[in-house]
Amino acid sequence: MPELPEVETVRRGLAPTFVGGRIARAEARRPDLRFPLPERFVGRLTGRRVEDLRRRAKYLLADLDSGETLVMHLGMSGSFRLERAVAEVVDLGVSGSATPATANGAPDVLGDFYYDRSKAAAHDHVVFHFENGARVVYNDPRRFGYMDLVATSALEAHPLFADIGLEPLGAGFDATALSMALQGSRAPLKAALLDQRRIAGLGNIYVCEALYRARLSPMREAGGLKPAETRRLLRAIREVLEAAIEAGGSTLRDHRQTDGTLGYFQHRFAVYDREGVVCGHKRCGGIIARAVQSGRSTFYCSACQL
DNA sequence: ACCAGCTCCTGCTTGC
DNA sequence: TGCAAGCAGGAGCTGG
Repeated sequence: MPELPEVETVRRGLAPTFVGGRIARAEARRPDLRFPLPERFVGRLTGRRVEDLRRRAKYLLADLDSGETLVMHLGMSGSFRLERAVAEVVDLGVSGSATPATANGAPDVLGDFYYDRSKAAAHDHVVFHFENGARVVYNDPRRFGYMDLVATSALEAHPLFADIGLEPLGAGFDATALSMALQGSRAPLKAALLDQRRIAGLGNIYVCEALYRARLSPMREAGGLKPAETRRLLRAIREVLEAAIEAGGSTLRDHRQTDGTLGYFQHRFAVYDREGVVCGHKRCGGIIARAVQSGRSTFYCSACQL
């Protein structure tokens, strides 16, 4: 699900556990996600303290005290689940089982705690066991996500980041930078904004929402915006991302809570997945349409997005 | 160089 | 109700 606001929501949810925490043990339950996990993945994580948890575009970056950074991308369907160690008596109540057990039947004991396995799910691929008893589980049904370990000092030069575009909530994201990023592109605006080498962090949902908010047609030639239109787009991108973060993202589970509470921004979509609905802009009265651009759905109002 | 389309994977929704 | 096709928030790769 994750576009920038969801990844930022995840970062905020995980930060209290990650930052300053020490990974007592890590589990890789399969050798690969989208790509193979790096060599000695588990060994390089074991015993490491997490110094910081950052976000760059849609990537989560956990800086380790070993000088390496754990790079995590959630792909289309990745999510983290934060589990707290629960005392045995509580676990018994939740699981209804006399002996808390792992999926393979062996007791799952760490320190003085058992874990509530009632939330254990298929597609739990990577697990971080923290020294304080917290556990962070990475789940990803479609397995489009990936993880890598990269020397922190070499992060910028890493192929994943070498060509990455503007950070839309960063200080450098101004009208000049946006104009430069789109300059010369003959691609439709929609496609150009999805291109992570130009602007990094927007996905299909927030591109649709930002273009609606900016009253710009997704079919416009990206390099052909007038200065006032560029400024409108800039403001729209910022506003929609900030509002979404404020709402805890869209649809994505809120990892600060263990009850699966959802983000709320999906209730505020103006166009995304709203084909046929009457446009809410002033007295526009247009109908939200769906089109396909580079193989993906675009939602927009042809009456007021020009 | 740039761009559109295909592809990886699983699961949910839709339409017959 | 059942089943299969179609579609999904990402993005690397291929080929035009």
